[in-house]
Amino acid sequence: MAVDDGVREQLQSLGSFIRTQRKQAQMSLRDLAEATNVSNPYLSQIERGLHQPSMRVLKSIAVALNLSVETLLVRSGLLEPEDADDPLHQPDVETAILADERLSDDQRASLLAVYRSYTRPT
Amino acid sequence: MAVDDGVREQLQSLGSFIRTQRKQAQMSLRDLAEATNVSNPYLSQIERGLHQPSMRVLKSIAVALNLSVETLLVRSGLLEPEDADDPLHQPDVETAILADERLSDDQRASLLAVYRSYTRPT
DNA sequence: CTAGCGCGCTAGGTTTACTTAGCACTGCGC
DNA sequence: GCGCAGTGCTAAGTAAACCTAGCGCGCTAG
Repeated sequence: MAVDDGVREQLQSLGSFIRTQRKQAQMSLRDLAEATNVSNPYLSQIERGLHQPSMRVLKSIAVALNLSVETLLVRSGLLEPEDADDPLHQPDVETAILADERLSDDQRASLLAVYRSYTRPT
Repeated sequence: MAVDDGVREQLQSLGSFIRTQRKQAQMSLRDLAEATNVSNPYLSQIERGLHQPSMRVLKSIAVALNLSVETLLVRSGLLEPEDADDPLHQPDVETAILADERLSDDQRASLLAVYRSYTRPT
């Protein structure tokens, strides 16, 4: 089926994203396994894109890693990024940085600089 | 687990919702089966709340019935109806970075690292 | 050096999503 | 009455999600 064409790719994308987030949170596979009630070998396989996790697993991963379920759904190709029916939930990095009271002006400036260098290359 | 208590209920809700939508679209189970590439007995079971469909199936049902995927996700209990008044869900920098599709995983990681070094000094 | 711990991963089994074949019922034409 | 087409559903099997047990590596300590 033509529909399945990009699925493996999406799984890979989802997996590496989860792995990055897990490492960012300083968690081992076993830590995440305990937090999600999912076995660590299976999490390993998900992160390597070998399996398509169920909604139940996807949600518990999202909760454990403090990220929105939508983000994972977009990554897994279920949800389109452009879903505009929830405008409040369409966070803008620059706005968020500017609004963050914990940052000094200098810190804000350098964060924005880094962000812009990523998103507006060359 | 206490978390699973409402799951059957949600499945029931999801199922009857799908059934209603299908009948409204004047489709038989076999019609929907053909449109979704899912077998009609399995669709029958989903509509009666006997199974938790995978993301793949859920999406193809949504497409076939001209529904938004989110609607089905809410029905299945994966997504919250709205998070505007959710105090925990403050649109902060980390969330915005995580959701930014233009960033690679590596870029996300280093941006987060910088941000965290600012907001959580040793 | 080696005993131990924590890490990610493999192997093999269980559970659950999902399919194929076919049954029972209803309504319509003959 | 007799098909027969169309409906939803059951039964039994296959495929895939998911778990348990355990291996092998890199570390740090004794």
